[in-house]
Amino acid sequence: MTLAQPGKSQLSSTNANQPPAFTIEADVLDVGATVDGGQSFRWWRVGGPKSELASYEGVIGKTAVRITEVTGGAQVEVRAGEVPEAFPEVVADYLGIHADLTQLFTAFGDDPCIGPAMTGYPGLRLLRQDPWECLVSFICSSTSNIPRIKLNVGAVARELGQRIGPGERDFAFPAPGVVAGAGEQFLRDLGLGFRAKFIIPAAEKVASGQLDLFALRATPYYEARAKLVTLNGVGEKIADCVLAFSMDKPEAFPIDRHIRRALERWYGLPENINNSQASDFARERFGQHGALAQQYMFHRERLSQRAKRGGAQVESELPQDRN
DNA sequence: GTCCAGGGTGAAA
DNA sequence: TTTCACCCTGGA
Repeated sequence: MTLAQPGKSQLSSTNANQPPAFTIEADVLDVGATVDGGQSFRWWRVGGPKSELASYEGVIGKTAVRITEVTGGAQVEVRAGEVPEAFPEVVADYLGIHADLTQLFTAFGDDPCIGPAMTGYPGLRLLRQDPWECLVSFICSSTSNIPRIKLNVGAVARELGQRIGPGERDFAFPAPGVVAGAGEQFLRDLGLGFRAKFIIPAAEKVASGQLDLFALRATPYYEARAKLVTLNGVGEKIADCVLAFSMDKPEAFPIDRHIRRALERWYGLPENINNSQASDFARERFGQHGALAQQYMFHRERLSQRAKRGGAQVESELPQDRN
């Protein structure tokens, strides 16, 4: 499998009155699994029936976009908002196009769980999101589910973020200072529940500069994780998600109940060890590919659960058990 | 209508 | 190391 050169994309519209559209080249890119598979929570599938190639609408920074999977990559249309310099590169960066999936494919093609997953739905990538939005999103994920997380994060953006387009979800994510100023009760009234009491102090720490999230991109994994878990409401699981999906830490391996089940089922992870040890176990096995491997594992578990409820058929084509 | 699970965390036991 | 409260939404 070959992949496109990083960042090879170009603007295809030059009319200043037309919203720009451009293509991002990537030999494998599964837009839906990447943007709407549990890494981020402000993307929505739009348009036709399931058989058609899907489009997803969402916001990157202060730009409202629609991303459509096309052969050889993705077509990106700007729907509204600011269009920063070198925006195609910004989108490519966000979508994790620069990562070389072939390394994972080569190293784990024979893996009992990851191997079939990579063959079955290649092109699932690691997003490189804004760390602040990512942090709030995963604080919201605590004892929640994806529909509700989307509801909560969407409400925060809608009520506190800057409107950037005509759509009901076209809002930039509010800056830490704005969230801090809104207060806990405001977030509770939005339906965030007990998570509100974690988000406000986190917002204050980030707004005041006491915690520099962007600096953590250049901080080694363990040190960065240690900084994140000092926040109330952020344990190792949430820290690993933020590190993996926004802070350039490919070795992060978030352990949740689905991943635990997968590790026990496919790799013989002992049931009696704790999640911290399970995470170490996985890092030992997957190393620098941990975060991506975890995403393929998570995606497979989701499809598997969906198939059990009578939904997708993709999983039924993959082996159901070890050996 | 009820019941239950849902990409956890922190404090108390 | 284990148990429990924390909030509340969507699906069965």
